[in-house]
Amino acid sequence: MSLADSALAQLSERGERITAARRAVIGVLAAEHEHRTAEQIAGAVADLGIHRATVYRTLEMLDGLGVVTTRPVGQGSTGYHLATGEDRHAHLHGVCRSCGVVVALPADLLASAARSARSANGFALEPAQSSLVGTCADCARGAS
Amino acid sequence: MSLADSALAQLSERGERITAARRAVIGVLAAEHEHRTAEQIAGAVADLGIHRATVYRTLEMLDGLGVVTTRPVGQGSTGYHLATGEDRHAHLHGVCRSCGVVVALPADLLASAARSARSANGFALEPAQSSLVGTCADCARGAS
DNA sequence: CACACTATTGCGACTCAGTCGCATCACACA
DNA sequence: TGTGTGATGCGACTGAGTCGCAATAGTGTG
Repeated sequence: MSLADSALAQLSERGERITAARRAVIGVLAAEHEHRTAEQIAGAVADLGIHRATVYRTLEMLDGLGVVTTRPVGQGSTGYHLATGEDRHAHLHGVCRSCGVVVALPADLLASAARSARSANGFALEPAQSSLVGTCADCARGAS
Repeated sequence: MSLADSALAQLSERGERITAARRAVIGVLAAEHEHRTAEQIAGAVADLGIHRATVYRTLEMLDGLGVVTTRPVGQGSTGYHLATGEDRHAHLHGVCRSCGVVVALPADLLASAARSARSANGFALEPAQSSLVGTCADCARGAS
C-alpha cells in the first residue's frame, strides 16, 4: 500500500493529523483506479462509522493539499482520485453526452491543447480536471 | 427579436405548443449573451408567476430539441443559451479553477481537438458543451 | 507513560438544486 | 366557439453538500 502510505506521509509532512477517518478515505481512494464520487466514498466508509460530513471535509482538505485530483463526473458531481506521480492522466477525457461513457482522448491532443492554451491565453490546462463533451462512436452510430 | 422568434418558430415546427412560460424562458435566453443557469432563468421569470419546475421542464425540452445549448458551469450547474446558427461557439472555453473566469481558447485548438478525437476514438466533440479546466494567467501569476 | 492542548469527528438539522405527481388551465385545431 | 390534450402551478419530496457544536482522539511534551 505504498500508494496510501505516501499520501498519508504527505499529510503528516504538512502538519495534518493522521486519523482513522482519513486513513479510511485514503484507503478507498488507493484501492480504486477509477474516480470515485464523494458519496461513493462516504458509502464505502459508512460501515466504519465515518460520517458523510467527515468525508466531504477530508476530501476538501486532501484536494487543497494536492493529494487528490478532482474531475467533474456525470451531472454535477465531483470525482476524486489519489494524485499519484504517474502520468496515467496525461490525456484528456471525452464524456459521451448520451450514454455517459468516458473515453481516453489521444495524448497528443492534450499536448497540443495545453501548448495552444498556454501560448494564446496564458491558460494552464489541468488535464486531470478537464473533460470534453461530445458523442461517442456507439451513440453517434446507433440510437439515442 | 428574430432570435427569440426563430426559436419559437422551431418549437411550433416540431409540434410543440407556444405558451407564455416558454415565450418567457426563450425571451430571457435571447436577451442574454452569456450562459444562464436554470436557476437564474427561473429567478428572472418568477415575477411572471412562472414556476421553477416549469422552467426546468422547458429547458429540458428545449435542450432535447437542440434549440438551446448547454454547458457545465461552475460547480455542478448547467448553463443554457439559445443555439443560434452563428458560430460564436466555434471555440473551446477554459474555466479557471481558482477564480472561475471563462476564457475563449483559440479556434484552431478546437479544430485540431475535434479532428483528433474523431479520428482516434470516433468521438464527435461538441464544442458548445465542452469546457477545459485549468488556471488562468492572472491566477497563475498572482495569489489564489 | 500520562497529560494536556487542540484539531478532528459525529451528529443532526439545514440549505439548495432539481424532480415528481396531480389537478387545473389554456393552446391549437376543427 | 368548443374540445381534447399537453403544459402549468403547486407543493411535497429527494439527494448532495454544509454548518455549528459538543465530544473525542491524535500529537508533542514533560
